[in-house]
Amino acid sequence: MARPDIKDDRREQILDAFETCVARYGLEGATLAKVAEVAGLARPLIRHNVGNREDLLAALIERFLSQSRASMASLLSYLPGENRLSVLVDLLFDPRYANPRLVQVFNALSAGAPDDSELARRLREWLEDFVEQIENEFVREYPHASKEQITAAGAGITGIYFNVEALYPIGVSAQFIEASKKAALMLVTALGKEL
Amino acid sequence: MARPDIKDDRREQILDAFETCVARYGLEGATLAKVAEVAGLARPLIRHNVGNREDLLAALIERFLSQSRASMASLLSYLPGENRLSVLVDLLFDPRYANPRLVQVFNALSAGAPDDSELARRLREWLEDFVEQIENEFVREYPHASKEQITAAGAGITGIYFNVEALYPIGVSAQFIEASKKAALMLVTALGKEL
DNA sequence: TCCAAAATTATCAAAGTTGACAATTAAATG
DNA sequence: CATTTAATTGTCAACTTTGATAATTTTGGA
Repeated sequence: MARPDIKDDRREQILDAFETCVARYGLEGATLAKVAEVAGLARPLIRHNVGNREDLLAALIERFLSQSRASMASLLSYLPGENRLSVLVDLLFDPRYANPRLVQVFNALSAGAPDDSELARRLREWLEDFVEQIENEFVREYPHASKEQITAAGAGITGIYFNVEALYPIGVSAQFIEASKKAALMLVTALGKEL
Repeated sequence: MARPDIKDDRREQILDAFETCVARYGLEGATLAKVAEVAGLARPLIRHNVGNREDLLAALIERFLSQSRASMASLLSYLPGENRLSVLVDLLFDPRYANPRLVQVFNALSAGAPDDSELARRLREWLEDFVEQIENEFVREYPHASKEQITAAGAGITGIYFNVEALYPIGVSAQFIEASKKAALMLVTALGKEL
């Protein structure tokens, strides 16, 4: 006997806008007015649905961590039984599936990490998880490769991938993306040749 | 017959502080009050020595581009006659010579690039220059490698390096840096083996 | 239709940020 | 030691951002 409760939807809508603003203007540059404008809502609705600035940031961090973990898991679930690594590289570097906001939000949060040790810890943990999933794929495909090679290849592909996503805002060329993808594949084949 | 003119020194001092703040708080988050505090100066001195916010940003961009180009040139000048690539990788990934502010400022400027096509163009150009210098080293050491392999290795090492620098604020582990360096070396040796 | 619960809007004070300029102080030189 | 030039400090108004709360409107169900 009341008006329908849409707080959950509104909340997502607002956090989407906040993410966009953080990616574009940085943590401190993402004002509530801009967030409201991007979300297409009046500013007081932010407060009504999520809370004050502090609440908003906490919600963003939680959502970012869980959402990006879920999207990585879903990506891995699409890999076939064979040639998983080359398919993974194909997907990671395919501009159609690019999700630059993810790495940009990560970078924006990272910038503030020196002043927030708890945030720093969680971001390190997130990064470790990401790298570990890639390493697992290497272990699965090249079970005889040394641990040293596995961690090197994991860190390498992660770095090349993050860098490409971080460069999207400047309009990085398709050639550079293609070259980055080739480099990632070179790391994959390098491990194959060591057998 | 006057008080000594120290504008040039003050200017550098202020731009240093601005760079630090941009790296830490983003472009929009770097307020003049924070810059003044980091520089250890009163806020009006920013205006006196550099100008208003717009002037400050323009000066930062100019200085960033020229300074980083110079530091890359100086780095290359230290390379020996032989084994230049492995020494280059050693230097790029040596935590003692790390300069995370560079990549962080680059990322902060990048974030705003979608709204400033001229800035975007200049950042792309800067990136191309950087990658090209690395490619030149590959050409010098592996003259018979294909162009495709050269560009892949150049993009790969650049990406791995930028990523490591970008991760410093979260306190990335020495192991990850070491693994990244190994990945960069894998790209170098991969080209050697294709001969 | 009328009520209750929730969304939405209006509005305000407090704090922070920027731009600008006047007033003051400091130092080198004749 | 006086003069001149530049650094430094003080101060203000305009604007932006945030936090908070009261008032209003909307919607579904009794």
